[in-house]
Amino acid sequence: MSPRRSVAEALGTRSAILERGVAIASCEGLEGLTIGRLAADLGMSKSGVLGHFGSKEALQLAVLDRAGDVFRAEVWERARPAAPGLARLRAICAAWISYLERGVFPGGCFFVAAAHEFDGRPGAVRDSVEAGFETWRARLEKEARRAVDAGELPAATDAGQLVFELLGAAMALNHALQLHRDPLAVTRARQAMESRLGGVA
Amino acid sequence: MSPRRSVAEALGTRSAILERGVAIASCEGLEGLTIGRLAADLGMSKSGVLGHFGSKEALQLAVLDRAGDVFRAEVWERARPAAPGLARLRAICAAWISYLERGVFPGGCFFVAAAHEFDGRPGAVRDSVEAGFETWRARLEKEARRAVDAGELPAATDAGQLVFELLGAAMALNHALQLHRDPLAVTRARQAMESRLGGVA
DNA sequence: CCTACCGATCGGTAGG
DNA sequence: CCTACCGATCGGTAGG
Repeated sequence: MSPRRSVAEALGTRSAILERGVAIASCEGLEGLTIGRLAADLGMSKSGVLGHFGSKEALQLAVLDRAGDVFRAEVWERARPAAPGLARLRAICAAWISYLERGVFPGGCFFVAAAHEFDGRPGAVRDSVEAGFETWRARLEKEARRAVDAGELPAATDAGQLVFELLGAAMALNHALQLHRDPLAVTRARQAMESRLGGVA
Repeated sequence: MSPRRSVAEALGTRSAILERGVAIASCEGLEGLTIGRLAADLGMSKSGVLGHFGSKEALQLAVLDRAGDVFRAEVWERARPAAPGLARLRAICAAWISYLERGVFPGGCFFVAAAHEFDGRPGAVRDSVEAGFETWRARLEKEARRAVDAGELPAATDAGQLVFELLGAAMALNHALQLHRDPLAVTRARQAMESRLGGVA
């Protein structure tokens, strides 16, 4: 039990901190994620936790990055095997709904929560959340444009409008699941997305 | 400047606390609304503030009630003169978008923020937020059913589904305005709602 | 990675 | 409505 650990051990510890940090922040928010709570949960000292990041803001950014890895793996990577265009857009929507329905993050979508927590507070955390959303939005819009170009969606389709409405359905689903614990919302979200993507009701 | 004030003065003080509390909580969240901050802003002592409510939770509930009064006045009361059914539903949507666009609460929709902050924390605040949303949802659904019954919307319309999609559009608008400061989203939300209400694009 | 601190602030109480 | 407190906890630092 020497106080100095190897590089591999340090990386393992860092990873464990982030995993626990994502779980806590998902429920309590990124500001409610305190260094003391994290240390207590992991059986470490506060300074032992903080030493891996340097400041609370750096910890928040690292936790946000880790949550982004989870979202990408659960939604984007699951849909990537599908053919570009409408098929992939449908696969993304299915994986997105599943990600919310399964409660991958116990407190609901990590990024929607972080967006509401930080949208009024300038700083690096806010910038990171905004950039993450913009990347996601652009990725969806690209698939939508491909679908239009391939004739899979009407030529008059406004890709930006389509993505706005898909985002709205995902947000309404997240809200209904987290606040009202209403599983019927899954069907509503699916129908909202499908009616936008030209599926039959 | 006697320490004991009249009943009218005490009510005025309470009202001033709530007004300031709504402004702070809109940006910092209901948990970030601290008694010390409130006291400093108002030039009062902490115990002077707390005396009006008894506990922080009671303060949060009172602030939530006050915010509900604002929402009702800004959205529901503005739309109430319209005829029941589709006309009123359209008026509600217009007032709802305007409420978000004008930034009636500086931090965006108070209730969406409160929902995300408290959906994972059981208690009276969570219950109040949930009840408020359910009341609003039911009010919208009632107008939607009236519109269907009057033949203003297709007979096959699922009122619950319609309201789900209107809520999604409002949430996507709130998100785009607060996180991305994207005024184009106003047009997107209007179009999403209108296409649901049978308007021409 | 630890112990042992720091000043600031939290919600809340006692007593007037 | 005030002053004067309480114990707990916050983020962070010094030094090893």
